[in-house]
Amino acid sequence: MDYESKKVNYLVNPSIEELIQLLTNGINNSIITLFTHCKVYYDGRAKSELKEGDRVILIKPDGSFLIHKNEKREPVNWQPPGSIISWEVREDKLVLKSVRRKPREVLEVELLKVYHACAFYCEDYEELNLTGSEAEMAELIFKNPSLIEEGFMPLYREYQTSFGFIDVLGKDKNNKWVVIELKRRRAGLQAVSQLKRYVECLRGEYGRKNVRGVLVAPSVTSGAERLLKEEGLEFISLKPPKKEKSKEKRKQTTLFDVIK
Amino acid sequence: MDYESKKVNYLVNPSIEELIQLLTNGINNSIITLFTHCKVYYDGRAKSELKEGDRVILIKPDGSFLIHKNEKREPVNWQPPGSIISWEVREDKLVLKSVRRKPREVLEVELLKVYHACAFYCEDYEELNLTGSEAEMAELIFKNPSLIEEGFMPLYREYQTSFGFIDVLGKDKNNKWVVIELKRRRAGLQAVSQLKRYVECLRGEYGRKNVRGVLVAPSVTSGAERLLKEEGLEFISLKPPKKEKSKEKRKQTTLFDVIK
DNA sequence: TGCTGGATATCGGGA
DNA sequence: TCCCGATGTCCAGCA
Repeated sequence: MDYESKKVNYLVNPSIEELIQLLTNGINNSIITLFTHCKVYYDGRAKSELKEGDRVILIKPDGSFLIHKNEKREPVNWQPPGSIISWEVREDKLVLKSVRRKPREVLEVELLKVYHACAFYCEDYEELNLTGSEAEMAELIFKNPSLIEEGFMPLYREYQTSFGFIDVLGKDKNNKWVVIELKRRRAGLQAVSQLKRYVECLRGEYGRKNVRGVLVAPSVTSGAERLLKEEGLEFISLKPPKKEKSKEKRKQTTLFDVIK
Repeated sequence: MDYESKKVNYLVNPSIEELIQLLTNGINNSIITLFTHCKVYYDGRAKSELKEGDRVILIKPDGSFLIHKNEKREPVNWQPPGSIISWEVREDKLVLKSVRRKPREVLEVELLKVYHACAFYCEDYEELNLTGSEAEMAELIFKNPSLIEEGFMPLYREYQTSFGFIDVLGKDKNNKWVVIELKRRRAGLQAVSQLKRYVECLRGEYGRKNVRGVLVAPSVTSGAERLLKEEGLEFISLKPPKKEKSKEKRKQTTLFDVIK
């Protein structure tokens, strides 16, 4: 097999020796994909066992190790980037091991059968360009403070308190402090608790009457709304903005542009 | 290609027609894996663009759609289970689309080049067997209440209040309510805020002096410790237990058993 | 379906 | 390194 020049090297029903050769050549520079019948053991922060079945295994050059079942978005077992992979032959079967140092976690995969194996020399120089984040909500508020209310003046971003960082801290037209907690999606009880923690922190310093707390999100859950009212906190509806990015690159209208 | 009998069907540098045949035959019963050079567009809860590069695409029978770069555990773009896939040819390139209904989200992948494509008929009848969860900490406490303190009596599990569910609610030897918030790992500010929310809820009903709040976790962060003290809440150190499961199935000692 | 909180969460940023 | 909170979080359980 010509490991030097091809984008993808693959093996069909490989022997252990062939598999080891593929792994040895590809592990640090390629995404390895195995279509296998296997068993999986994990021990670390938790501990798990998965009896035999067909799964797809992905091993990335950065040490990421994913084992996927035939359903769900999440891998059934995994190791994060930085894990160290190794293998050994045990009872005529190849066993893959991936070890994470801190916290110490070990993943073992017993390969009962490998139907197909690929090494993909995966070159990628582009980063994801994403818009619609909470950070962009904060930018929007600083550019357009009246979205909160007339006379609002944003002063700090990520303002540090003893008990965490306030997303946006400012003053209203009456010179009262306004603590703003941002959520890019429907906000729940947790968001209100977080806001309350910051508000209490500032009220301890400046007095109860001089500090307002405002939750800013597209909407709130019923429970969150009750807790806000109970605590004398406020809510303002605002959706995260989606910037137009590199529009000129799009060559024609797609389904994509039709979404409201 | 014999789609009926093989575990894995694959194509090397396939034509669009071959790819469509593979997708048509495999989409509802196999995990499809594509090794591609592609561009990705997403619009939904947020919006993103990923310019061209090599990636691995996994499409599962349940509609899960994952696009993986050569690093990180997380897919760079994805759709969750239940999404509907379709494809079209646009400017001599195959374009995959995956649509989620609620919330409405659209993913588009422009396949500039497919190096290798696989359809894996993935049969799996086993579920993950995991131990060391927070739920098992609760079980442990109910079985052995003295782990909290002498005379502690656990009464409710997931006790519902107006503002969320209390992990464990019980009484101490002096007949005071004890609200327990469990964390399977080192607990931070959020855990304390959560505990505080429940404690305040019960104190409103039974009086301040009659309700204690206890955070139970392997350890706490420095900030969490300060907030606990400030609020008159307590901490007890406890690690999630790891059950012994199906030990008899293990045939010999592995590296695995050596981990402390 | 909405609400709530766990997760082997992962990930990035800041001190 | 620890700490902290966002995430297109995903996901299960329950009302």
